[in-house]
Amino acid sequence: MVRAEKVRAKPVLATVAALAGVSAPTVSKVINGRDDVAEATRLRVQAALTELGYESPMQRRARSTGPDMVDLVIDGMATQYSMEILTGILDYAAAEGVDVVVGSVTPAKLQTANHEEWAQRMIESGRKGLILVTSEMTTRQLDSFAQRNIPVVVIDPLNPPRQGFSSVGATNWAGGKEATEHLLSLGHTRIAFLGGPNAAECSVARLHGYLAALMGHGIKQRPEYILTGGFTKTFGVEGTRQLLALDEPPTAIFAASDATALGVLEEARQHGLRVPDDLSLVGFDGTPLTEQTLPRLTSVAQPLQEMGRAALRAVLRLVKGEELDSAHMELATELVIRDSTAPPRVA
Amino acid sequence: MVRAEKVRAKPVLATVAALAGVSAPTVSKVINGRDDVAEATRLRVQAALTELGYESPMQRRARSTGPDMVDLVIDGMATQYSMEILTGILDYAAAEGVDVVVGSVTPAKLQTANHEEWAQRMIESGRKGLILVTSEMTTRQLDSFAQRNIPVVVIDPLNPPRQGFSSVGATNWAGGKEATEHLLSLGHTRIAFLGGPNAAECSVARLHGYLAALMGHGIKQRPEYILTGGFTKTFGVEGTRQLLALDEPPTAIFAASDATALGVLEEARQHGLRVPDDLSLVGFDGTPLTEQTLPRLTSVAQPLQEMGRAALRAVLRLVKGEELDSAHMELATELVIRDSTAPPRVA
DNA sequence: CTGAAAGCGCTTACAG
DNA sequence: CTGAAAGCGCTTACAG
Repeated sequence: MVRAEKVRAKPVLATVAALAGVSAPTVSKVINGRDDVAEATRLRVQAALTELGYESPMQRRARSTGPDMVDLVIDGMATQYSMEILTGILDYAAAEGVDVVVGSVTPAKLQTANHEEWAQRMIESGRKGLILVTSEMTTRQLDSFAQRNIPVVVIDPLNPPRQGFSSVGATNWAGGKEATEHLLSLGHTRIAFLGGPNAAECSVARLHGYLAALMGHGIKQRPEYILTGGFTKTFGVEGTRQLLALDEPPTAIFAASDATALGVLEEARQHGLRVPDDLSLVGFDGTPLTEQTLPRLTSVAQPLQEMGRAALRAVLRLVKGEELDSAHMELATELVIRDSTAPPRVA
Repeated sequence: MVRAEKVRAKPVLATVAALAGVSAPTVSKVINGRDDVAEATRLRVQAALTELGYESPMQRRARSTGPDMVDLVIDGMATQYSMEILTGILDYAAAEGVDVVVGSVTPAKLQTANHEEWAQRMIESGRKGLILVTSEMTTRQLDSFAQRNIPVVVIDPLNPPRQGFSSVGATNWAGGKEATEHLLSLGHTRIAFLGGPNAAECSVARLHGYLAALMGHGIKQRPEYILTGGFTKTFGVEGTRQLLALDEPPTAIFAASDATALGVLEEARQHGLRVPDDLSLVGFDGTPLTEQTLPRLTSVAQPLQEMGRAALRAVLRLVKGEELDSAHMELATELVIRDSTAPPRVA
């Protein structure tokens, strides 16, 4: 005799009520936030709601009909870097018929935001996944999303890959190595590095690529040639000023972002140095900026649009309950040689 | 004796059924797209649904709870112009707790999209307003939104202001006039104009500002100095090539966008002309690009972020059922003098 | 194809 | 504070 294993039916109010040992009206009151419910009862009901994963008809409908929606929190909207990623995400979203909600939480508020509320609000609005760009959440914050089955994918995460979230990045180490090797192959030996924020994993990886290239060529690293500050133009200006004040200034600079390289270019000009004749310069990112400067900027291009697409694809797969081939994906960078690098002047 | 005027109650299935002369189950079938309903009946029911403005409980709930959401369709995401506007919209959206859905329809698809379906989908997802950036819809397309009470605000509309939609722009005529007067005051008389697409109202206004300035100084316009093509760098290159081939080339160029001005700069350099010594140049938009070129670009700044904010503010007011002070708003431009303009060489 | 009847799941009004 | 009872609005199953 076959015992029919009862399929776990979708929970309705009555199911929850039974589990919590109360009546349906009481559950209804808890759900609707009425205050005529004893605290102890409320807690028991809430436990039952969570355990059964109760969804109101509205929520179920929101989840099953209408277009898929994902949230996107993008850091520093105004940069070309962000724009490229955004373009990639929106292109793919349009093709897939997915809607992207941008800016419900600003990056500045990301740290202080109430992630429980945010996740809850996403559920209620039928939003199914979250993409973060160069932002980070604590494990505890991620839990708010994990508990509600909202997948999170981070593009260019600030922290090293960790359990519980997926990420998309570029081959930062290889890119940093390639940039530096290009300068070495031109004959430079005094090569400085202007890095991003210390906390940024991607910048650390670029630095180590730089160090690996130096080491591979038997060139000793000089601490005074390695400065970190941020991916900004301002830091490019300041860093360059500092480097040019050295007794033995570098003949080449590898800037960990194109924006920083722009600052280098400007400050070099202030000092009467011509790029690439007096100073070679390699940027990182490969934003349209590289074509707008004079000279045009040699830069390690990140496949930013592809990274955006890959992140959205990953979120959508996770939403459908599929597994990712790999939780952490690195897309290949490519050194694009333009006009800002040349052999060093013979000293 | 007071006759109670019956307040028009919110329509439920039964109300619609009564009006259509059918039963509630039949209305239910129509709403849910069942095919066991006679065509004539279906039409009668649909008419009743529209007339009463019936909303399902789900729709009502979606409309009344959760954050306000608006759709945003932005043309040419990758340009700095679009970015500035987007930043303004997102800043204000974050402050107001409004969510912005970007990219459910790409601009290319805007013309061919099924606006009925789109509007319906917006209603179903609880989206309440629509902002278009430099795009346009036909009156018939706008009707799809108007019928459903979805307000539409256009930023920098391609067509002149029209009944039925609201718009936010900049003082293009005044800006064009100011740019040209700046060049005139430096002593230029041979001033060319490189305009955007012919269809673009904002470019036409800039052209007429240019013409007004010339006329005000008693200078005759020369047809060969007036070229229109697009707001692109490519057109800046081509237009400049054409202008420099003239027997009497201009000593100054007013480009109707910064991107176009960038092309002018590049092509002038190809011809060995120095800016501003040999050729003065004024751009339009005031994007960050103006600070990145060498020389830095004198440009008529549009308050792009403010325009974004104003557009969202307008949509939200319309959503609340408030009146706008004016359906069409122009925010002030400002000529920012940088390094790309100087008196003409003495010929 | 249509609708009376039954049913579903949530909410409201109110007695205790 | 709780829940039996009534009610609401939509949907389903089925008789004609």
